[in-house]
This record gives sequence, structure tokens and C-alpha cells, in this order.
Amino acid sequence: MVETTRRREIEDVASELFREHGYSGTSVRDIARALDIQGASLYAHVASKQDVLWSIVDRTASQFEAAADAALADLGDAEPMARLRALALAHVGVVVEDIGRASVFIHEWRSLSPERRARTLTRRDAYEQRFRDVIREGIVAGTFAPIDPTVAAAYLLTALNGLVAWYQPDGRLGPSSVTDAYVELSIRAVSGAAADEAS
Amino acid sequence: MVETTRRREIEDVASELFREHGYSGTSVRDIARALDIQGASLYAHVASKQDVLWSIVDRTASQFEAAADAALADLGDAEPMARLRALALAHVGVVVEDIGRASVFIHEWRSLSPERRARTLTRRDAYEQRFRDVIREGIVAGTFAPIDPTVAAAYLLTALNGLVAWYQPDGRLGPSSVTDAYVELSIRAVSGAAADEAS
DNA sequence: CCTACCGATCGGTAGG
DNA sequence: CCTACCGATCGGTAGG
Repeated sequence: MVETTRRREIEDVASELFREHGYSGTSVRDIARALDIQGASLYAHVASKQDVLWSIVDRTASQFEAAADAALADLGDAEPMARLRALALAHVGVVVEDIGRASVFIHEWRSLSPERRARTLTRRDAYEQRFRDVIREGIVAGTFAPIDPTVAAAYLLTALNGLVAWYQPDGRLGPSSVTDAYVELSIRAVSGAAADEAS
Repeated sequence: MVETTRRREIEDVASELFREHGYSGTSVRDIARALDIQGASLYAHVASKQDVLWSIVDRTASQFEAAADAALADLGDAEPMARLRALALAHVGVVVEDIGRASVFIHEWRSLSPERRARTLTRRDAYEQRFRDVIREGIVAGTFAPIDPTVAAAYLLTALNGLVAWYQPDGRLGPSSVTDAYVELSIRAVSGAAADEAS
């Protein structure tokens, strides 16, 4: 199963390059150079550059979905706040665990072929729907502030995704402290009464 | 002053294309085509493709700075919450006002030449410092939850910047309702005691 | 995984 | 703002 390993190596290297320079800004030869092989040799392992992007995006989408599934499976019918907390924690966990792939999934979907882009956006919408649903339930329950669940979910997810813009795995802040802070900020953002409605 | 107008047109068109396809994914001929001129004709108005990106980024950076200055000028020594609210409102205002340029400023700085990228990151850090400062003051004053100001500022700014990922000027939601919701979510995210420390 | 190579497109220049 | 053109690089193929 050497091919699978090599394929993963290619995707690892490509993720980092796509993250840093974008899909368009990364050439097939850039990827090959990072692997110490010739540009054309890459085609012994992949069908196309687009194929590499698709593998990264598709696999990472599955990771986000699986993490959300696992997070909610434990909770069942727990309170909305506990479930939103679990969703946020699962999301940040995937981001922190593989920031290169997460970054590509989040930012490079525009470079997918039209059909794949459409499929990916549909999956992302379904994923985001989980956030919208739990936020809506929390509002009904009175736990969360009365705010448009679509706006709130978009806000939270882009905030959590923003981690890829600055987080460094070997930086000053450890993964758990950043994760905790991000979850805490997110929960508080939607909690309680509106901050400017003190009356 | 025809040149200035034409120059602006070029930057307007380029902003939209850079936003949609990235700097690397947009060719000089793409920009020219959108203006109904030949690719080479663009060089009668600009020195290089990089030059266009730089103009957009530089001008937009100034807009964010000016908006923050104006927002704080009115307030002087008001409470941290009022000042953070003003900063957030100013920031979202610039984003909503010209989402194309804002998106390029936020995402395409990686494509700047090394020197310009460094200068831009320095400016961004100074801008973000205003958020860190007011958050820190709010924590000291007891208005905001005790959280790392650097993490909180990064969270808030990426959340606000996330608007460019989904907001459509002619969409279902008007600019003021989205702006208000974003400011409200941001203020609440940092306000009060930690959500999970009820004791 | 390599060498040799392909047509297409890239950013940019010359000269008007 | 145009035509004509440049060298470099692009993603990808052929054949081993």
C-alpha cells in the first residue's frame, strides 16, 4: 500500500503550499520540488493538480462532518448550549489538528471545478445547518440572545475558521488554550440577552 | 484627471476579480477583458499587475485606519465597551462599503512583494493593537471577561472579516441589520464573566 | 519515477 | 489604447 502513503505525502505537501500560495499560485513543479521529484513524475501518482485539490477538500469535509457527528452522538438531547459548545470544540479540533488541510478546505474551494465546487458548497451548507439549528433551539429555549440564526452561525464559523489565519502549532499558545478560548468566545457571543438592551 | 478615474476603474475591476479568483488566478488579460481593452493596453495605466494589487491593499489599509481614527475621535475616554463597539462598527462599515477591496486587503496580502507584505503586516498589527488595547482595558475595568487580549482581538477581527465570505450587498439582509448583528455578537463575545465559570 | 517534449498562457515590452 | 511580439512558465503527455 505504498501508493496510499505516497499519495498522502503529496496531499500533505500540496496542502501547505496551497495554504501559503493558493491553488493558482502553486505549480505542479512546486509540489514536485517539495517531494524531490520531477514535475512530470507527479503524474505517476495523481491524475491532475485539480485531483489533488479535490482529495484534500473532500477528505477534510468528511473530517469536519465526522467530528460533528461524534460530538453530537455523545450528547443526544442535551441543552443547546452544551451542544453548540461540542460543535464548536469539534470544529476547532479539526482545524488545529491539521491546519494546512483545514485552510485549503476553507479558502480554496473556489478553485474546484464547477461541479465539485457545487457539491462542496452543498455539504458546507448542511454542516452549517447544524449550527443554525442548535442556535435556533437555544433562542427558543431562552438561552441564546434573539438573533438571526443564519447570521450567528456564519459569524461563529468564520470566527472559528479564522484560526487558520494566525494559529501556529508551535507558537506561544498551545492548542488547548486557544481551543478553549475560541469555544468560550463563541458561546458567549450568542448567549443571554442582547448586550445593548439592558432595559 | 481622466487617468485617476481610469485608474480607479482598473482597481475596481481588479478587486472583484482578485476577490473571486485570487491574485494568482487572475491574469492581466482578465482585467483588461473586463474593461474591454487589450491586455497590453493596461500597461498604459499601470506599471505592473503587482502595482494594481498594491494600490488596492494600500488604499484599503488607509480606509480601515481612517475609520478607526474617526470612530475613536468622537469618544475620547469613553468606556471600553463603547470604544470597542465603535471600532467594530467602523471596521464592518468599511467592509460593507467596499466588499471587493476589503476582501483583497484581507486575503491577498500574501501575494504582495516581500517588502510590501512586511509593511502591510506591520500596519495590520498596529491596527489590531487598538482592539487589543481596548479589550485589555475592558478586562481591567471588569467589563470584559478575563481572556487573552491577543486571542480575543484575533477572534473578533477574523469574525468581522468573515463577512466578506458570504455578505452580498444586494442580498436578503440589508447592510445595517448585518452590521448591527455583527457588532452585537462581537461585544457579547468578550463581555461579562466567563460563560463556563458560573461560580 | 525519469527525460524529452507539447500547445497554451503568462506578465510584460517595443513602437506606434 | 493598439498590434506584434518576447522569454518564461504553465499543466500535462509519450515512452520508457
